[in-house]
Amino acid sequence: MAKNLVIVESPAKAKTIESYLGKEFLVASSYGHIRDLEKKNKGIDIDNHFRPVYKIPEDKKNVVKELKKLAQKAEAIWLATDEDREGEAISWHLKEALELSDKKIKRIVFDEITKKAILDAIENPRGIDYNLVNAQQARRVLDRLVGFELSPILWKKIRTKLSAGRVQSVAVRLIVEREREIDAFVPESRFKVVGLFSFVDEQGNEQQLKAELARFLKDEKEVEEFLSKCSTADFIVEDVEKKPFKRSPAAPFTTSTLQQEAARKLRYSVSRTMLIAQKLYEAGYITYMRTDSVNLSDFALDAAEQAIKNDFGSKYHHKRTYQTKSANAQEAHEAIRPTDFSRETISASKDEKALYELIWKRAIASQMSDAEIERTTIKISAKGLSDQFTAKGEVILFDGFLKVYLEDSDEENGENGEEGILPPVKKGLKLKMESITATERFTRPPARYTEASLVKKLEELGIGRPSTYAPTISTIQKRGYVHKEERQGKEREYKVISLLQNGKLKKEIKTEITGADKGKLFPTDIAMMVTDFLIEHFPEIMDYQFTARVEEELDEIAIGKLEYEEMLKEFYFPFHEKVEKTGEVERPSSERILGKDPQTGWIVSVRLARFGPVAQKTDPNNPEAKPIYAALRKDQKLETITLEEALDLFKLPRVVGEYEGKEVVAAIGRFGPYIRHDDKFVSIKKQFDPYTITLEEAIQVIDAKRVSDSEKYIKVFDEDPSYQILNGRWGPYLKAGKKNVKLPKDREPSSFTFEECVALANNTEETKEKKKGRKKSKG
DNA sequence: CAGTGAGCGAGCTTCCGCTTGACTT
Repeated sequence: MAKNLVIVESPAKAKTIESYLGKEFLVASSYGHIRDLEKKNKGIDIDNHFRPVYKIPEDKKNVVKELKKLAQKAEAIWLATDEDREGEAISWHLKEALELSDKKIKRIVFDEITKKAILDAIENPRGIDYNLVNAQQARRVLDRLVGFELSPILWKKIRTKLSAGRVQSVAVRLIVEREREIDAFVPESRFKVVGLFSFVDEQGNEQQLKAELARFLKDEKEVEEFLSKCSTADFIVEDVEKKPFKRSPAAPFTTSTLQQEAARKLRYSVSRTMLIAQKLYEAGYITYMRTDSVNLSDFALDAAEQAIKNDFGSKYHHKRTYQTKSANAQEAHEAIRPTDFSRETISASKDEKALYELIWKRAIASQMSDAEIERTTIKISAKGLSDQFTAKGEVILFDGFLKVYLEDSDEENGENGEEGILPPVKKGLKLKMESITATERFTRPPARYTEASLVKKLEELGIGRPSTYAPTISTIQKRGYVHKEERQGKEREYKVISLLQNGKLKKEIKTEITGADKGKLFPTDIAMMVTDFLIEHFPEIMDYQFTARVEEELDEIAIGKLEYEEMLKEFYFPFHEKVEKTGEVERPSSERILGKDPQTGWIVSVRLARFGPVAQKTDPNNPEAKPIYAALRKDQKLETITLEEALDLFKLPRVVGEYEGKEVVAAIGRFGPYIRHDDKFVSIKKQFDPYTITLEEAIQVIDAKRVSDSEKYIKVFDEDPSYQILNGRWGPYLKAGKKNVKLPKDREPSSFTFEECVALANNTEETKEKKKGRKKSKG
């Protein structure tokens, strides 16, 4: 039995470290925290100096049991958890839960997993830093107090099962406020002017030059005046300016930047990125993926240098160290990087390979030379014109890091751009005007958050940690505060006015799609209500700076300048008083009266009902009468819906006519617009509008559905009618009870016998859906 | 899967941050 037991947080790390240490050392893992506050009484004895009451969670009992067994046999226990607040606390919890004596434990830390770093750490053990542990406990207790006192108020005042917390409530607030900015945004139109010029170069070839007017023109009148001046103007090249500049690579990945780039370049959700990164980490391809540090170890710097010199030559190498920008970074790990820089790619699943290559490129590029670029600016003017046209071009003189990697940006760049190579021109060159086009452009509202841009924002504000970004995003969706959605845009007209070579003006009206959005985070009505409610009663907790202020105090606890109890007392008692007071206020009402139905005089209002947002019509002269209800559509909000839009909702369900003696009804359901006839439903998602669909169209749709239904059944077995061969969206398949089974492709689907189908069904695993359901019902 | 919308008011829900797993019949 080994004399020494080393305990780290992650099992993958344990494996690596064990290979560096001799036979005298056994390395085990705690799998993160091993104790947590108990649930009852908030897990805090408030009257007794805010003493935390800890408990070993059910799923950690085995881990603790095993560690205890190992610890009893070892002479020394090396607590090698991460070098940050949480890591220090885990060490302390281990000491407590495993009942280790001070004599037996040695606390060690290392911020990179190399043999040298670990042997150095073993040489320099220390004791547990209790100030740091207290800072962690204060953090934990404060979060529990906020979460477990605020959430019940929401259950009481708004809706059961809601939640509030230091991190999630601010995340929701960001999304709510952004949505309101978008609602309040009034687009302004102005005209962007682009001129197309031509000239004959020294070789006698005709060349073209596109240039943009330096400013926007404000309206049609100004455009016409400007273009009429242009029609008689002589354009010349006023100036040619060449300016070299350098571009530097981005720092290697942290959790947050990895999530952003994987979303932009690979379209991964934040949780998918983390799942794949976890696999890469466990396979030993990359360093730890939950980190806020941009730092690379000396080992990594050397390895990157080697790889760059081998692959690209030494002029592509430039050693760089990066400084973290986020104020409360704990930097317990390195940046995310490949463990072996000479491994450019890996053979693994498509997803893992793509993410690995992204990490490799980013880390390699971070140690490469600047790119050298020359920017050319050509200014074009004419006598009598006060404005100039400008053409911009870029030429890469030395690619440097651009050879492997360029960071994407979040900007939704529509029309700016095309900065390519410009034709060779000299100052004073006369240009022929081919056309000048003024296109109406509208200012755009701020962009909705994506998962990744929300993570970026949270990180900037210092809210949340690398290990919680992905879970926070899924929590606010699970609670029904936020939806990831795709929105169809609306058509909008815009004007294009062109001056042609012959001096004539051409006016056109074109249409574009505006407001379409994909994969963005939309707040729900309940999110808006909850956010308003919390801001009204708990402004300090909803403040974007709240976490930053808490962090300052935690830092003071960590250096022994502030007492744990002192900090919690100062926070808790005023907070709790507000909680009590808020318990007495009236439930906030979500009702908005929109006006009167002009036909009946009934009052039209909207509110949040049990099953979601609803519009209702009530008879003011007969308050006893049952109101008429209509659910709001997904793209409508309580706070922005108009009377007209609400009145439209009552037009559905709409009787379109009669077919085969039965009513044909059009409506919008959970899965979009549909037609109902003879108790059968047909989706009319994209082709038709339920408000306008005619009886003829509806009959067409119904008949088409009948044809496809009749083709749906290839074979139903008499032996057991729950066994069916069906024609599905992806071709023929076997339906055996609730189980769907793929059929071998090499045979005619109708040729399968009942016995063959039973065998196929029994050989196939349950579908994911069912597994999930079983798990759920168990818990 | 195409609906509902109130009321008895049991007993439950909820936080953040650290880490991966997944019994057997």
